[in-house]
Amino acid sequence: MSGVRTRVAPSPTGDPHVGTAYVALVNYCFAKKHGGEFILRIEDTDAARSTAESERLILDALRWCGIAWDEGPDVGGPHGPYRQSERSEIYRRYADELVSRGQAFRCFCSEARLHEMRAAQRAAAEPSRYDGLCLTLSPGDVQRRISAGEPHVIRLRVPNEGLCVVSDLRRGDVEFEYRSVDMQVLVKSDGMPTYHLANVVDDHLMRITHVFRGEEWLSSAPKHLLLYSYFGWEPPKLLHLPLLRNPDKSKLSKRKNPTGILFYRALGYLPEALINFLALLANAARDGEDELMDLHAIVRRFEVEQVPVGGPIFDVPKLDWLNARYIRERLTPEALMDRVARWAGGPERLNRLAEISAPRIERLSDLAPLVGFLFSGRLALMRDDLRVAKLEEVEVRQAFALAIRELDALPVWDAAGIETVIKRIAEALGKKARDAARPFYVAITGSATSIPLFDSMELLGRDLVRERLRNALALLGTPSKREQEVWESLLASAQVPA
RNA sequence: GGCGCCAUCGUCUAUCGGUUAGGACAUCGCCCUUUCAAGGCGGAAAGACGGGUUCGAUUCCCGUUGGCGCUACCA
Repeated sequence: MSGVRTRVAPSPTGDPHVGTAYVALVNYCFAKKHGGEFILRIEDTDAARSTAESERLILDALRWCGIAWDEGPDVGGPHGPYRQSERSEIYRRYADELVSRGQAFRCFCSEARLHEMRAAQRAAAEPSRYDGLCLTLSPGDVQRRISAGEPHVIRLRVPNEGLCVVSDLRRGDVEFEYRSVDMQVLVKSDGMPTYHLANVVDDHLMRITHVFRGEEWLSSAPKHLLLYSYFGWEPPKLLHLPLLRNPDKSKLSKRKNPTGILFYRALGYLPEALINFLALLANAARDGEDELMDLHAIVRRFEVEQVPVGGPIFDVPKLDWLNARYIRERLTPEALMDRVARWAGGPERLNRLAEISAPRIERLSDLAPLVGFLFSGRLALMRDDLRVAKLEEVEVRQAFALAIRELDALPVWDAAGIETVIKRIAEALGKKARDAARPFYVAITGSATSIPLFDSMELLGRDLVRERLRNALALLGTPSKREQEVWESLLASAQVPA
């Protein structure tokens, strides 16, 4: 097989996810195994949620994993640009082409009408699907409304009957009735394409031959196949990978578990171990085969036919075992200390740490106890440690619960942003910032007296902070759904300081 | 609610109609050992349920149940 080209297409809307690394790894392995190319494309068509910071982190994280791409936004390539927000003109052209052929149409329906329509369909036990109202508009009507500046979207025209067969490399032929396939929006009212249009156009233009993506895309595959046929293009081979799961079998989510690649890096997992672990979830070891293997071996032994279809649980104890083996079997003492040094942070982080710590220590030996929490995993906290003056236990729980949520929404992770969040929460609780911050010191640093909180949190990193707050909260009792809702409305109604 | 995917030890999985259902992590016991790890040896641990097909089903088919995903002008 030659000319193989695969891609991973993350959306820069948050912290790099281990699932992204998993999907990237499978695509990478297949391409490399067949002497092909692996492409990285940024799917940032959601202007509201995409951030440059997130894109940077994702590239960093994948690079840290040891996965290298042949073409991408940072390295360029013959089929660029590799950032969808920079390809708007291309999508517009193809969308127009579809509209002119009647394979897509302009839709002026209001959100309210669509909502009502869906509610009615659900009540009637019918599939949720655009009813085609705007399909009945005359060309003149459409022209008039566009001229009048009415906002509208472009939707994919989907047949009302017939069967769509999606051939999946592992699942075989999966059948969908067209009447259950929605007439998806292809171009939003802001002119940006949706994933559905952009990924099809890009995969074609970028000569992608195989698409290995998460299972969440299986049900929209018919729309994509329809687009390929409207354009007269040959679709790539499809394989829908299982979604990684939490130990409770639900889709791996950061609400329940650490999902960030950066979290595992911050905790001191080696990239080789993480990748090795994910590789085992894609292609399990055969009887008698050593499960410890480097990326070369992973690529060499990779078989698409062996990729599982059931969602595997991200089993941290197994990752721990692999990581331990790398530490003791693959690293010399020198190499280990070198890793530790690099893990502890570059000069920037260390200098900042020195600056903050210097005024607070009398002897060099005071340093380790003071900043040890920055280099630790889970803190050994007791419920009583979190008892503070001026705050009832329920208030502490509220503060933690709200902080976990609000901190996740912070676009940039720095002390200033964190400070805003904590102060806003203090206000919502009707407390002084100083009092409200106290339990956070304990949860984050393990002690009520420590280096400044906001800097500590920045230095610790978002993933570790989330994990510590979650642990502290669990110690006091994870809030019920009801509590969470009430508390969140409390925050929403509070005054927001500038 | 609708549509789709999935179903072997606690977890990841092997088995491609006939096996004492194999391996790995975790767990338990023993050995080694100044402690703790590591290491060695051993144990416990699985085919969701009900129908078919077949001489024979974990394996093929159907149903039930369960889990998961999608059901957005998010990806």
